[in-house]
Amino acid sequence: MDACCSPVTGGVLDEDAAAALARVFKALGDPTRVRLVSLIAASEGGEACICDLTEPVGLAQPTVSHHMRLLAEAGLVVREQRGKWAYYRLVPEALGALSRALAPVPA
Amino acid sequence: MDACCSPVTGGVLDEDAAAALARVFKALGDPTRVRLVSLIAASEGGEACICDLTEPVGLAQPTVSHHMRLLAEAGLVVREQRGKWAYYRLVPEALGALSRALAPVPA
DNA sequence: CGCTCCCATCGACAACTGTCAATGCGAACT
DNA sequence: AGTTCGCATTGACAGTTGTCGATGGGAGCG
Repeated sequence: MDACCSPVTGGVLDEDAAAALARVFKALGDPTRVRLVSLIAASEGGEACICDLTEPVGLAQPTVSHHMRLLAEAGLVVREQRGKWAYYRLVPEALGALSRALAPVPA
Repeated sequence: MDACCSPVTGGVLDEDAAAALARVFKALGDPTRVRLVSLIAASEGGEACICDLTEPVGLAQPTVSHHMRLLAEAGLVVREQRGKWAYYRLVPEALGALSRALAPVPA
């Protein structure tokens, strides 16, 4: 289990573990970014480029690019440059680890 | 399934669902608040008053009170006034719902 | 080469956030 | 009644965030 995902209800988290978790939660703490994640998940082939995302979220291209950077820095998404396009793909392990961190402790 | 917890990877979320999810994630997007949640979870009886929390997180009392309010507004925590003290308790359903929203879609 | 397309970075600005000291307020105890 | 204790609210301030327009830099095409 990596540092980012100590279970929240499994004992007092030290500052590092709490900071690591908060970093990822913060990345998901914006409606636009939640929307972007769901858009990528629903995209053909599980990936999308900025140009595919700009119109659905209704924001300017630099803004979308900015949000994607934050998601990538949080480890929720990976970027792959392919020719002229930059493709973004979800990192299922990151989502899953977060999910487990929130799940009730088996006791 | 309440509005706050549509699965992130289960199709494109509409603005309301995304906003509801982001609201809760934002509440967990601060290291102090993540720490507070874990402190309450680890407390005797599953509840804690502000006075129990101030010292472990190393912040002033008004600051802790402020954070607890945000957690309560996000539905992650409930407040119960008992005599002189205000006891805070986790809402396991909220944590669980969030966890499910992040879990991979069975598909 | 020159043009077009996709994307990242920069600069700017308003809005929001985390923090504290000071204050207020209700409950219990003397 | 007066005092003490636990907590919320207010006011203030620095720092961060979301957004955009403008700019720059590669990649591909004619």
